Amino acid sequence: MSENHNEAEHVQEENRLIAERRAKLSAIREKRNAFPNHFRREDYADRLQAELGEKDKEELETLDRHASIAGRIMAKRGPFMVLQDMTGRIQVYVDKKQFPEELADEIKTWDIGDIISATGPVHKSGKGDLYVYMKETSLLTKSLRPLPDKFHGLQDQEIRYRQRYVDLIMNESSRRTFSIRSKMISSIRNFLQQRDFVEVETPMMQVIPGGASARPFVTHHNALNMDMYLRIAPELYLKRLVVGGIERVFEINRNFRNEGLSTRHNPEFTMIEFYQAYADYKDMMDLTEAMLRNTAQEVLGTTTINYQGSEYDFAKPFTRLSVFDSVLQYNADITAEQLADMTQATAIAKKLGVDVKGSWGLGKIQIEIFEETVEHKLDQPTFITEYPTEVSPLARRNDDNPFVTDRFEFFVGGRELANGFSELNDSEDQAERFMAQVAEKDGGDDEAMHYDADFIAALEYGLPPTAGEGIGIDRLVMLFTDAPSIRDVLLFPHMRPE
RNA sequence: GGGCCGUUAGCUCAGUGGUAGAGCAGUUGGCUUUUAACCAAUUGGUCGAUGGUUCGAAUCCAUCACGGCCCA
Repeated sequence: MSENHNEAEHVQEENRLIAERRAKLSAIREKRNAFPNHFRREDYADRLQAELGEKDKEELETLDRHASIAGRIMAKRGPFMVLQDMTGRIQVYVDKKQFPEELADEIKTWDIGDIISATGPVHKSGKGDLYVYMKETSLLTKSLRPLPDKFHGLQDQEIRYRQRYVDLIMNESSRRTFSIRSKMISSIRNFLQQRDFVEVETPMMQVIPGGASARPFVTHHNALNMDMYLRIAPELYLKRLVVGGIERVFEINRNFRNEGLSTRHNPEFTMIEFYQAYADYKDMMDLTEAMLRNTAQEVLGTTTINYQGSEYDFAKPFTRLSVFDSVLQYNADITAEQLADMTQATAIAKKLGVDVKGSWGLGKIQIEIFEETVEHKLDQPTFITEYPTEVSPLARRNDDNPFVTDRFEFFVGGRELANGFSELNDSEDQAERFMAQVAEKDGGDDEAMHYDADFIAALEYGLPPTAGEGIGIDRLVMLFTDAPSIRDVLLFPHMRPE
């Protein structure tokens, strides 16, 4: 009994700061519409700074430039309030004596976090900061919850992810990250559109999840009474579109993979995939270099990327190295003969701690050795080429060496950012590769691919010689914004329920 | 899945076994061209949860939850 009483009391205590603001809101409700939507702003903080920031005090007073702004109160300093809008911050000067008594009294109740309008001439303070000398003002939205510490901002990582809106209000660096993300996607989109690529949207819900090796999320369609899968990649649909004659095509959208979470993995993540007919994987590498260089220059104004203390030069041509050669280069104790021999390569993999399965061929074992000993060391931008056919079920075999495919992956800072290849457009070869994947699946590999008969049918109509590529947008944004975790570049990263 | 670290007021953080603290925010008053505004007073806490050790636990131990970093 007394416990319940204490708990109720506590809930009330917890909401004390909110209750005070709620009372202020009630008082306003009694006088007028507390949530007016009549005000139309004409100016933004940063544009006023750009337009007027260089002018001196006297010039501004002569100019008598009137501005009308709106934003959230972020600080109160004597007769000044700092307003923040989507572009930045600017001060307003409040001389309560010039307002009617009722308004002056109300202004006293305005809190940090409230959203107000302000109109008046732009002046400059003794220390050289612009401010709007408030002639008219109105509370537009009362904020009921107190904001975090105005100086330290919001530090708690968990709250920054769970309540991103508070993070965005408080932390300029967070706003910057998502602004860069938006600009990067625009830049990439423009880059491709200028080269005649057509943007499309293909199914997120698929009956056969294809285009990658990963476990899918399963959902259920009630009316059709059938399971469906959230897509793990758009690849097979985009290639169908190339068959259909959209010879340059791309999609920027979400993929879903039912895997663990880490600083580099979120269950849903954004990929761009693009396909170009009458091109091969070397053209894709060239295109990637040009695109990344262009994006860096457009978005960051430089082709030198600083990431977690390392510097990456996107201006010079990226290193190109085969899987096989890279393993030799990064492992002085492994010889070409050993790596090319099934028995010896298996022994090397086992020594590295790889759980070698009986069904694996030499190609899979070489890739395991590559991933164990090379991948994380590929610091400067590097294309790794000639991936074994065994691990590349959708890529075209190399004309001279059918053991490998005309494929590459792209690495920066030890992380895979992109994967591209000349597409397998031989429908009979593709059908055989699907069969091999199905055998893997039956053998217990739940990441192996399904047989997609309609995709084979599409290839039988004829896919022109084509190359395609996927780039992980989130990881690219991490690189460009110096973010250590994928959660920092996702507005609403996946979190366990509290 | 494993290891390490964290969780104390709305926020940022102190507090290593003996009456739970500071700054900011809030409240009241003062000041009113400030720059983390200032001055004075003041409110505010199931110390993540549960169990244990102890005369006594925010503090020591165990388990769990959530998060961070590293590894797989």
